[in-house]
Amino acid sequence: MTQMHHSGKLPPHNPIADDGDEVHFCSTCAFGSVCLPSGLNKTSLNELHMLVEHIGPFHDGDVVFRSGERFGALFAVRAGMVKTRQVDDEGHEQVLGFHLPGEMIGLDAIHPARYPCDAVALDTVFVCRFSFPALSTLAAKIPDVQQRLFDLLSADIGKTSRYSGDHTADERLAAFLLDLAARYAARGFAANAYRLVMPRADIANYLRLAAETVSRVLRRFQDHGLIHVDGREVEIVDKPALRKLARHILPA
Amino acid sequence: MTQMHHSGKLPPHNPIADDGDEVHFCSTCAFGSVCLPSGLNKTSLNELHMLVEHIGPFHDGDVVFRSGERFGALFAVRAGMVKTRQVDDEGHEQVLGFHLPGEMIGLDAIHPARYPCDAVALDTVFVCRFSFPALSTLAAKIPDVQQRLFDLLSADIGKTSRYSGDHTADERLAAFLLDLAARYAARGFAANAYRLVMPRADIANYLRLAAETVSRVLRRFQDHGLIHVDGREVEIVDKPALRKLARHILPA
DNA sequence: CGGATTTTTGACCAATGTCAAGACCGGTGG
DNA sequence: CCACCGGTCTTGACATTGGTCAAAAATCCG
Repeated sequence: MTQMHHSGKLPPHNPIADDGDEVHFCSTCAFGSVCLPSGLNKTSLNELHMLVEHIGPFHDGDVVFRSGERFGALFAVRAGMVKTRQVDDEGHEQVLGFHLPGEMIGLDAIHPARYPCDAVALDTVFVCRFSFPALSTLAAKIPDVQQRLFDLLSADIGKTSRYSGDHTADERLAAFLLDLAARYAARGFAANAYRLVMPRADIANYLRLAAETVSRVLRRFQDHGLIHVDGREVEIVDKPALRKLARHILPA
Repeated sequence: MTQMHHSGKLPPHNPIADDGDEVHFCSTCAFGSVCLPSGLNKTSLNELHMLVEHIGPFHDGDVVFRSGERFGALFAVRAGMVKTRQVDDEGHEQVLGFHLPGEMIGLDAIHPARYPCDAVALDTVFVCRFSFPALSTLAAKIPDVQQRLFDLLSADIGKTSRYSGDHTADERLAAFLLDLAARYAARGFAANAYRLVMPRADIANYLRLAAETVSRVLRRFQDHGLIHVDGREVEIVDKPALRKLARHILPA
C-alpha cells in the first residue's frame, strides 16, 4: 500500500505569503459563497478568514489527517488531490473518495468526534484548515455560514449514495469519468480533458472493481471512441455516449 | 413495484392526543438528547417541542415524502419502519436505507432543497415533522441543537459509506442482520430477535444482491446455526460468528 | 541505464445473477 | 371451513460478469 514519505502534518504556511491569491482561491472554495463579499458584512467576512489556516505543501502519500485522530477541524482542498480511505485491521483499504480543489473533507468526523478515515495527498496538496469549534460559533452568529455548513453536510450524504447502487463496470467507469470532468469544470478547469492523479488501483477500489477491470474497460471505451486515454491523461471524446452509459448513476 | 394505497401525506394528528407518550417517545428520538430536560432550559425546550408536528398513521406503501418535492422539513420516525429509495426514469429502484423509530430522515434533502428520494412506509408508521427553517433558527440560538444537527448529518455520511465497499453476500447479510439488531437494541427493543418488516427483494436491493441470493444465504446461515429464520422473523443465535463474518463492514 | 512501480493483457475461475418452477402464506369469499 | 388467489419466498439449473493469477510491457525516477 502507498505509505507516507514524510511525517504527516506540516506547520502552517505563513498566511501572509498566501494573501495574494486568497481571493482567487476563495472563489473556488467550498466556503466561497459565504467568504466572498456577496452581501456578507466585512466584519463577519474577516471572522471567517480569521479562523482559516493555510497548510501545506503535502506531497504524494503524506497524510492530512489520520483515522482515529481527535476531530478538531474541517479541511478544504486548496490545490492538488486528496483521497480519503479506510483501512481495516487486516490491512484492506477502502477508498471513500477523491477530493479536488474547493472541496471539503472531514465532514464525516464531526459526529464520531474522530476522523473515521485517512486523508492522503495524491500529489502536491495545499489545504485550508477550519477550526470546527470556531466555525460552529461563527455559524450561530451568521445564518449564511450555518446554512452553508448544513448544505455541505447534506450534499455529502447525497454524493456518498451516488455509487451505492448495483451497476456494471462500464456504468461505474462512465459515471466516474463524467463526474470528475464535471467537478473539474465546476472549479474552472478544462471540461473534457484532465489528468487522473490516482493510480488505477485506487480508481478500482473506489468503484469496487479490480484494477484489471478498470484497465480493460478504459481500453474498450477508447476502442469505441468514447474517450482517449494516454497513461493517466484522459480526454472525453463522446460525452453523450458516456452519459447514456452512466444514466442510472448520475444526477439527471 | 409497490405502490401507495392512499394518496400520500395525511393531515397532522391532533398533537394533544399524543401528549401522553411524548416524553416516552422523545427518549428514543433523534433529538432526544436535546429535547429532554438534560440541562436545557425550559423555554428552549418548549420552542423545540413547539415546532414538532406529529403526523400519521401511514400504512404499508404510503409515501411520507416524495422525490422532487420541495424540501421543507426533516422527519423523525416515531413508530414503524420507513424505507428510502430512488427510482430512476426507467423504473429501476435503489433502496437507500431502512429507518427505525428514533431515526431521522430527509437529511439528504437540505442541500438540493428537494427530497432526492421517496420515503415509503413499510408498515404502520408515525413520524414527527421538524420544520427546517424553524429548526435552523432554533439551532442558531441553542448551541446544543446546532451541534445535534451537525452530528446527525455527519453520522449519516458515515452510515452511508458503511456498505459502500466490496464485500461478499455473506459479509453483507451478516452486517445487515447485526446492524438492525444493534439499532433495535439501541432503541430499547429486544437485541437478538426481531421482525424483518421489509420483503426480501428490498433487503436484496439495499445490499446489491439478488433476492434469491438473500434467500439462499439466510438459509445457509440457519443451517450453520448462526441464526433462526421463520419467514420474516429472525433470531440471532451465534452473534460472535456473525460478527466475525461482518468484521470488514461493521464499526469496530 | 536499471530497478521499482504501474499498467496491460491473456487464460481461467468463481461468486452471484438470471430464469423458471414450485412452495408457502395470508387474506377473501363462497 | 375450505378453496382460491396474488404476492412472496425458496430452490435448482445454468449463464455471465468481473475477479484472480501470472507474465509481459510500459512508465517513472533516480
